[in-house]
Amino acid sequence: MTVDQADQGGDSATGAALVARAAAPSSLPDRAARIVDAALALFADKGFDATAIPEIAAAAGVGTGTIYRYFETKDALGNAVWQQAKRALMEAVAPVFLAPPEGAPAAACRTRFMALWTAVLAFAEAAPAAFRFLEFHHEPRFLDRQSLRLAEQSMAPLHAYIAEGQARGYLAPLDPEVMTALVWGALTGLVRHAALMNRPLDPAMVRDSGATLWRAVVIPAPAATTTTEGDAS
Amino acid sequence: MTVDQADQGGDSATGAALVARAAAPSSLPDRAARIVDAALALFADKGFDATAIPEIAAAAGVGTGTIYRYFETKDALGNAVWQQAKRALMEAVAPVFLAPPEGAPAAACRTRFMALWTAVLAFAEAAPAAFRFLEFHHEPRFLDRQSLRLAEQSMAPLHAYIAEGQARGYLAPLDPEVMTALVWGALTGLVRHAALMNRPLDPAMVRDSGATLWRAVVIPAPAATTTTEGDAS
DNA sequence: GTACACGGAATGAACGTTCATTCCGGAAGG
DNA sequence: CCTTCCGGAATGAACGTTCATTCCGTGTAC
Repeated sequence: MTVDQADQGGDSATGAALVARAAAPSSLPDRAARIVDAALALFADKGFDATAIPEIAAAAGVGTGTIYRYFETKDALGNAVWQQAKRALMEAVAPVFLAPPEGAPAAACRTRFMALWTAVLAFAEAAPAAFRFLEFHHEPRFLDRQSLRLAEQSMAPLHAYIAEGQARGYLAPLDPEVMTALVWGALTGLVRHAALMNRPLDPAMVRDSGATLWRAVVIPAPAATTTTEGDAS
Repeated sequence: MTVDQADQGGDSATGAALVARAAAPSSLPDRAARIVDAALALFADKGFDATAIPEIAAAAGVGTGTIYRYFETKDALGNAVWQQAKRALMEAVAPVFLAPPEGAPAAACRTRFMALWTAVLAFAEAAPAAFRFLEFHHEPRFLDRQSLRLAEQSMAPLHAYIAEGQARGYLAPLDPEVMTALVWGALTGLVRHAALMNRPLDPAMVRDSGATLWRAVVIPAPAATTTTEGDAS
């Protein structure tokens, strides 16, 4: 459903529509940014539907109408906020997959997993509103095509990592998407639990929980050996 | 806010307020039940805030005002729906913890874990709206004290299971609440992924993913070398 | 057996509120 | 001047909730 109204290249429509003009002489500490930040905080706290536009305007220190100079509609603002949060998360995680996997490949595979685990949890602590908003609205009804594409892209490196680890025989041979769903779900559950206790994430707990989930994804009996028991199924 | 209006024993206020009267001679297949069912479907599909009361009434085949004969307010209806869904989930899971753990205790521990995994996923497939609503609104702002108490109760058997498994040295010594958060999060992630692909949950995948997460929670090295994996099913 | 009147459940139009969105008077800059 | 942008009151739609009214099953009188 709603699969029509295709086309539309890539940039103008969705997010901050008219923003940059570029020339703005001196001030203008990007009102758009202030609006997005304020909206993020409120969306994360109360949810998208329960947040009123005038409320966002007040929090951003601008007039109600000003918001509509930068965002065509509330949904557009929602997408801009969602995309900024998602991109921030992707940037926080990206180094994990860019860094050269030094050391023995099997060890590097584990190192990468732990780095991913740590990076996501660090992000969740550094930008709790962003993480909470992304999880709170894991599949929000207002996401446009561009946001959905971004959502797919954000998972790509993870899938690639898992697929490679499986190809080399380091990771258990579960459907990569299922594996991702398990790991990401566990991560989310952990953050939610930490938020509920609202205490900062204990580094030891981060390490222990990461090690715990690593035991799930790593191949059980080291290496292939005989594969006698096989995987059944 | 809204932390006052304390007191109030346990029954009348929150849920279906006036419903039963008992005598209703012939028809009356519990309009309240029809309302709750319709509301559940809509809440699960579009979320609580995005669902209008007249919409629920139409879906339930009753007049708008009728809803207010059974539920004092929209929030009260939300709580009734949430509690019904939660109770259904608890009932679906309860047998796992009631059944006598036959066999060697180490094996029984694993059997229980797999039974839990399977039961939750079976529930998610049998009552997708209920599961989706519970996860969609994992910490909804409208939950009252009674609902929150129910939420705690629902996790109690799981914590107990983990604590006991750890005490006997079968399960990894992670904080039981953290362990629960990881497992439940993974479960949720899996269901969300399955819903996204909307295909029924492949039993083989249920088994494999359960086995995958079992490797996370079980104690890594030592344990009872004997009896090994002797599972059942 | 029929007629009638009673009472509570059901109804949906109507109410006041709140929301997303628009509009216009005026401030700021050249 | 003219242009550009801002603010916040104005607007119409939609919401949750209410209430005067309708409807129907039952009990009573005859």
